[in-house]
Amino acid sequence: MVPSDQLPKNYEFAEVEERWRKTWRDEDNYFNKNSKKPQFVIDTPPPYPTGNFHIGNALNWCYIDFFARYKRMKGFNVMFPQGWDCHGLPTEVKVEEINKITKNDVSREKFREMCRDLTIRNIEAMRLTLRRMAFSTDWSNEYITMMPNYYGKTQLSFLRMLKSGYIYQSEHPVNYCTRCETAIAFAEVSYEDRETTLNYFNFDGVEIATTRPELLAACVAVAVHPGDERYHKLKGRTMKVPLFGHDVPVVVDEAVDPSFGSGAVMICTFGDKQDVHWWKQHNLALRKAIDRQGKMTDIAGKYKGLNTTECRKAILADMQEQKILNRQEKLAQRVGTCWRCKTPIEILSERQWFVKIKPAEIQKAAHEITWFPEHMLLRMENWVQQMEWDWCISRQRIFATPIPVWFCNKCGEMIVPDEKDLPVDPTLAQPKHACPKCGSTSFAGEVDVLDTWMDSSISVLNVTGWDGSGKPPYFPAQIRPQGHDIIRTWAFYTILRSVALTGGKPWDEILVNGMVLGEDGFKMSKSRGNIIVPEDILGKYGADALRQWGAMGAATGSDIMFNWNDVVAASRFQTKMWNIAKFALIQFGKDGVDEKAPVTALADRWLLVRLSDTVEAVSKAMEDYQFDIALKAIREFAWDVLADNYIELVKGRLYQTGPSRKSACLVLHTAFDALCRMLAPFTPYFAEECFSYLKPGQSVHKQPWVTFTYDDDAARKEGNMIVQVVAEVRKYKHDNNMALNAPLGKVTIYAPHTVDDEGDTGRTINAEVHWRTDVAKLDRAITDVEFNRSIVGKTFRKDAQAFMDAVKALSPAELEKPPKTIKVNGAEIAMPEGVFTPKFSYMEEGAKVDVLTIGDVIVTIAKK
RNA sequence: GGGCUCGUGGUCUAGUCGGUUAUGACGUCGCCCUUACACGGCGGAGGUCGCCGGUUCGAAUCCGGCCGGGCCCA
Repeated sequence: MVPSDQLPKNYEFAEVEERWRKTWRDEDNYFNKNSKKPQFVIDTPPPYPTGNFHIGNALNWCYIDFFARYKRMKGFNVMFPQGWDCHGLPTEVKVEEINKITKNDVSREKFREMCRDLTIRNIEAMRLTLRRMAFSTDWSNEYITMMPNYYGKTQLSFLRMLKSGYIYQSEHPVNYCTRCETAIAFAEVSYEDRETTLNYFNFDGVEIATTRPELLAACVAVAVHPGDERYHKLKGRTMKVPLFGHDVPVVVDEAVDPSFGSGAVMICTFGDKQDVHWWKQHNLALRKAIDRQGKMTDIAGKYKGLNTTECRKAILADMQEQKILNRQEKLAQRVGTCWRCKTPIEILSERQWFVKIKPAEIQKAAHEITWFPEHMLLRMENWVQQMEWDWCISRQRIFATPIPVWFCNKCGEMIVPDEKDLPVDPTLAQPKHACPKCGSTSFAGEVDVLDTWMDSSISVLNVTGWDGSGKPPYFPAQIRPQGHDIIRTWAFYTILRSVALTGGKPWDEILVNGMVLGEDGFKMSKSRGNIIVPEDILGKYGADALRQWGAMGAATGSDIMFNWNDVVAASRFQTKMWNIAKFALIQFGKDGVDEKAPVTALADRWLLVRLSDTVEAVSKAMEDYQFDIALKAIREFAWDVLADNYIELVKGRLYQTGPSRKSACLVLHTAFDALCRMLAPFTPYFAEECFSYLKPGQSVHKQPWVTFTYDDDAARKEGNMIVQVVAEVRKYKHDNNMALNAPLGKVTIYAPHTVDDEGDTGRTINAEVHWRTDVAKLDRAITDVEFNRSIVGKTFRKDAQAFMDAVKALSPAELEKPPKTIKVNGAEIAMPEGVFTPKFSYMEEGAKVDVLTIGDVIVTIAKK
């Protein structure tokens, strides 16, 4: 115990947080590989190292740290690793920007080095924020996906899946960004509303409407709806493509919308995803009119070399000239664009690498995982059900994990490296053996690299110790925390890869957090100017306040609007708690705490009951990841129950001496200790600071979670009663324009049975209080009846109203002593216990007394 | 266009497998500087729980429709 005069008057978060940050040691958070405790391994999201740890990340990490700290206190061997998902286009773009180069100006290796340097600098900046936020990261299990020991595992996983047939290469339509010159996955396509022109033109005698005339050279069929009378005569015919002159078949398909345009559609390879469907379904020819740079190819004839926009203009002009362009109308459409550079994507047929998607096994694993909140599983189910294409994993970029294969220059055979030689960059290294098929020693390394999701989708395998041999030692992880925006990407790919590589689900549980919206309710974005950065909040109110906002801002899983008010309220709660701490420590400082003191006073037993309830509620909420409910229960107990009710009740007793003072001190001590522990996961700095005064030299973060239980129904009931009596008397004083501490004279409390409050009530309301169990000698009249509607409804159902009317019709004597039965709608029905309480009003007689009624308790006040 | 989700006093929010007077915070109004705290205490005002219909003795809660916001996707 620390003398109370050493406690600063105010809680200075900045000083306290910095001091503890410097005191705490990383080793305390390390996962212990030799521990006998049950493991709790967290598959932490590896953020993209932009250099800024944003507030959405902060929310996600708050949740992680809440349960990581809680689980440690509950006796788990916790691994809270930190990863960094480095590869990707944004860094390539940034490096080009910073150095004013394009990636083709330097060698691939030099460019990668520049990307790595930038990434390392960004990671260092983000680590600082993580530390300020007091996240209990296990830095011994940090991983960086661009480092050889990690991307070697990515390559190993590639080879394993290649061997087991999950990975194949094939010519296939893929989404392609002609600016970035790379294939991209569906998850990387964003959509924008644009206005385009719908062009009606004469196609060999039939009017066709198209938004993409530049694809005319790639036209491979004309499609009509089977039920469309207008085009019956076309069935089985071939038609001549205008301007280009090649013949294409007419196909009939239900998917054609007869009401759109002219009802006849030209199918091109490929204008959109629907074209791909039709192309597959009707076994159509492939005509590539656009190349990887977005330029027209040979088959475009005189339009060769133009880009798509130029080509469109030229073709429309030629149509005009040949008088086959009938008319044009404006059309609003949503166009798929590259999520990074916003260039409209093309669907090109290219040789690419694919991962096979097996919906059934993914569904099965997804269902073996417990989802918080439950409904997030639906998003995964819907996504898996509608998967149509396999996952294209090859990218034509530089800063990424190389695809570890070569091709024999002589016979084309694919050569893979030995697993022990990983990692490898096939553009720099050569195979160690000659071609097994033709004996050649001349090879070409694959220049395509892997989709970044190939790195991050093995984060769980990495942290659970996967080395390619069987099931990893700590697999599956216990939990995956992540946002709902990446259920269809990161969660999906991780499940897929875990099943493919280990046969099992990656995690026992997944906890999905919502998005953080700006104060205006919209997603934070630069253009809206509603971005709040964590550093702002840390500087103004500190990490603990920000963490409380994360817990209380919204129910787990819901989107959460950032709100300065909540941060301010959090910081005020700390101030209040600090004052509670000061008060408690002053009391303990007077003559210590006797841990063996008997706890007998009513208020003391009442507080222990309320504490027990709180511990139970908070523990339950923590188990269910309901942080808002947990922290709310803690705040309510500390502020409302402990400070405003309990301390007010026992203050007078604490200022005296004697055994009942010891009892109050012990109870205060028990409550304060429990509060420190329950707050530890939420406000680690604050809880540590308080606990350091309570138990110098000990860390709250090494204490076990609170298990305190206390059962005393009488104390709960009677304690609630005296709290209510005090509240009613305060209201009475207020209504009579008296100060709350003004002396009140003689107060008599008529209770149904004896209550011994050891004088707490009298000292609290500053009155001479007499407890009595006899009936108050007052004239009284029943003026109203109060029903317990949950009993009325359940018992009488349809007859509820009739019953209540019948009761109201009873005589005053009957209301006071209810009859055993009552006639409702002609039937005699037993009167349920406690179904109503009469409301009395009192007449004064002789002595001047005011009367308060609180349930079955009557309080009379004789003012001085 | 589809899936999911949300709509509760001025603002944000709890409650949503039906049940007494709808939770809390901020703001607002009144009183009180009572030896932990005025970043406090006590009390008050303020809500047709998005709209319409249905089920029920009883609906913020269940069902249907509509309107509006958000996220993800086509």
